[in-house]
Amino acid sequence: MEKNLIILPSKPWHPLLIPSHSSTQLEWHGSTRALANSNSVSMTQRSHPKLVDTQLNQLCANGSLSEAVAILDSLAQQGSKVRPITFMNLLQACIDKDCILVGRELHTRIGLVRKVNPFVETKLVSMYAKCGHLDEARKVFDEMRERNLFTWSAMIGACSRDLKWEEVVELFYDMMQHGVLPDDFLLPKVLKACGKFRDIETGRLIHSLVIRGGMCSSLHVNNSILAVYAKCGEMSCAEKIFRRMDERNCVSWNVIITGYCQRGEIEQAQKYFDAMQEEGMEPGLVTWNILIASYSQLGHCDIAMDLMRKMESFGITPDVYTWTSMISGFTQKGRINEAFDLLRDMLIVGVEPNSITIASAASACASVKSLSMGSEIHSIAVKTSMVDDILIGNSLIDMYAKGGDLEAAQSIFDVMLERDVYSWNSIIGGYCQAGFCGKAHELFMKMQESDSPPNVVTWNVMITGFMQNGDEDEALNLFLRIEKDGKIKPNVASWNSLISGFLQNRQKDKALQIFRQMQFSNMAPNLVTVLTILPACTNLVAAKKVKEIHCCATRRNLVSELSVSNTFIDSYAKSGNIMYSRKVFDGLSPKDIISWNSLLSGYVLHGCSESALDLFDQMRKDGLHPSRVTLTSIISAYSHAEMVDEGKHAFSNISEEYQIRLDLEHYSAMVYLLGRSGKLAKALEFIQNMPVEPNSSVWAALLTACRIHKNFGMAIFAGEHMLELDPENIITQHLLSQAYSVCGKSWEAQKMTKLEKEKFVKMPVGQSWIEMNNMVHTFVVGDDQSIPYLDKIHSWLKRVGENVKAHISDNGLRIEEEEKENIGSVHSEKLAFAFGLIDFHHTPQILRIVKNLRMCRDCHDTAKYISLAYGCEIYLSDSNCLHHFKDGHCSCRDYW
DNA sequence: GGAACTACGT
Repeated sequence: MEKNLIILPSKPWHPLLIPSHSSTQLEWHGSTRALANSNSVSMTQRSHPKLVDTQLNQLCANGSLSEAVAILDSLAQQGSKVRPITFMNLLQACIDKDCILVGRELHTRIGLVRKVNPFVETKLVSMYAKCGHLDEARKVFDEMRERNLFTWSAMIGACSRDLKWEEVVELFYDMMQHGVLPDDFLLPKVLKACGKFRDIETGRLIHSLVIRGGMCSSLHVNNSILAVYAKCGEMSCAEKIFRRMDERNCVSWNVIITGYCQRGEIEQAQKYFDAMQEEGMEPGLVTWNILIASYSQLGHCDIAMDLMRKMESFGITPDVYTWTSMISGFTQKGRINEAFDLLRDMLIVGVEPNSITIASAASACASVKSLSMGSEIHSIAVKTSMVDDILIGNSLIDMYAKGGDLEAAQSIFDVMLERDVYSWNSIIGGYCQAGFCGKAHELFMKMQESDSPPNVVTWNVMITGFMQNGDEDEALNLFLRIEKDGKIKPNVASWNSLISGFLQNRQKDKALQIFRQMQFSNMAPNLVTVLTILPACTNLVAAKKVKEIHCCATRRNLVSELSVSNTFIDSYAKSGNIMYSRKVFDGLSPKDIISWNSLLSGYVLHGCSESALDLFDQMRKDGLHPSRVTLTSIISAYSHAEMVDEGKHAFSNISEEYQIRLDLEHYSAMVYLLGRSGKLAKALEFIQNMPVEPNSSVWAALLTACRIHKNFGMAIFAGEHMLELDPENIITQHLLSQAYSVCGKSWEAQKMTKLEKEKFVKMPVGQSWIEMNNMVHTFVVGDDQSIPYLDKIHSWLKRVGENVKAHISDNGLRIEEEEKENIGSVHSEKLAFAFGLIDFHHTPQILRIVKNLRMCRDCHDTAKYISLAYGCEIYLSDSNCLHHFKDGHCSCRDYW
């Protein structure tokens, strides 16, 4: 049947079409399957080979590739030879039409040729690579007998396109060993791989070969060499080469600028950007994009935005890179609305977003949990037919999961054409976050059977999920299973997720235990570890732990990070080592406003008002602008120093001089200032004239003042306001009930007490913790059984108590947080004092105690007495204040 | 055969 349709030349007329010798060079006995499908194909008798080629080319252009193959087959059947150029054209057509099936058919036929033209084989390699079958390309390449520079270039180019950087470099060495020298087209590809793979050694080698003249050098090659040094962070080498280049173009400058941007040295980058213009080299689109992306990434969105406008005034239109960089910069800064506006503007001016743009925008919506903006992005992705992109799919899953719409997240996950580890982790993370650990675990099990098995992030997500669900055992269990099941190692984030999980579940000791185990198993803590664990140690009984962690952080060079050092300033202060805070502060260069504020509030906490005010002076001399926090501390410092006028002045300066909006912290600091100096009426008047509604800490400041200055009537007034704002607060109820009693309002007092009983809430029992010999001992009021040396303690306290009485001048009526002591119920801090001082043959220099309630006057007097009589400093932080007792005085100056 | 510099996610 076929024979009738295809008119075969009866006698080959051209020597190239006939097997010139009896050994038919290009004859094959290949399949005629393609022929069977080629009913429409006709071929003119006695066609000239060029005409055959023209006909084949036409078929290729129309996409009728199988028909073209059929013609080849018919030629072969009559024993005709196919010219290499014909094969090459057909292969190129397969590349153009992305037609791997026909490509394979051609491969079969080429394989039948006895001595294949190396150019045809090279084209075959390209065909497989460009149709996305790198492995088949490599197979052809490996089996080739003769490989020239073109062949190597095709293979290396294929690996480069497929981002197989390691293979690129390996092939390059292989090529050199085969005695083939690269040209100036191949070298940039190899150098690019060196840059991506941070292979500075190969980069240097090529550099030296180029200098010695063994290889071609061109502007492209020189730029590529420059780029390797820049990417590997060797900026001094890069600069040297740059200066010596006899010819530079815009890319040369771009490379240098990129190098500095990657190191975060934006000032240097900017310098080069300016310098290139001075030398008459106009920055190109890419140059602008590099600089804009860098500013944007470093959080300087506004500078980036200015640059974008400036670039337009230079006549360069922002492209998708520019817009995407800006959008992602604003997103990372949390300026989501601006990111969204940018996306809209971009669409308006007609720049097509790509998958990265859409993914950035989706992650912006995820970060603010905005489903409405998110679904807008979703519809853009649908309209631009990008929903099937895996990156977009993943970011949409994340967006819906974070926004709480797990159904939408799940349905995207379900219809995805392909899934990677991000897809799984996003959906699992979504279920964990929402508290559906069971569902997450189910997916986690399925994932292990999938093409993308869990990675360490998956495990960490699961651990965090169980921790948030309060299932610490399961979280710990998962952690222990990582290595066994996953064939992967727990990383620092795995450890961090355990630590932060225990802390979230208020298990400080377990968190610290994990931290210790972490160091024991040689896992280096990172910045996150330190910043997570430190708040667990910011109390007086953990003072040693702060030092321990500081040592550890110093060894790991984490303290070079300003946020870490600033946290140590704060932690040292809160754990009672203000001198260490100062040391850390003095060692910092540069410091930021948080460094100053941390030390300032440390001084205030310790009642070191003079030091605080000195520091404030220094700060102003250094030209620093105080922040909201600074001024709160400063007013507190003035009130501690009883410098009321200065405090008032600072307060009025907040909005006038410093242009800072007053907030409730400032107002309560002012009430504290006025109240402390006994100006109760002024304090009340101040509250009543506040332009904003006072909150409970404003009233608490007044209540404290009333307690100390014994204005019980006003105490009732303040207490009632506090109770209005927080009706369940048991401590307020307790204080108020006492104030009623003192004022003779026994009916109200009884009502208060009745309320307490009805709600079945009790005042917390007084508790104190003291650290002795690396152990923390707990003392609870009324729990005498657990107290060591009870008799000794009681007799010691009795003796001390008598001495204290002799020193007390004022024992009138008071309102106190804790119930009055009676026989058999001694306040917990006194037990701690006694324990600290009788258990040793020598008196310890410092006692460090933490207490859950506010100290009473009597215990405060006792501590003052002990500090004088025993020459022992006592640091005690109660629920409200850090007291430092020394030589018979307290840092709070008896106002707390 | 065909090159150098730019944006993204758990």
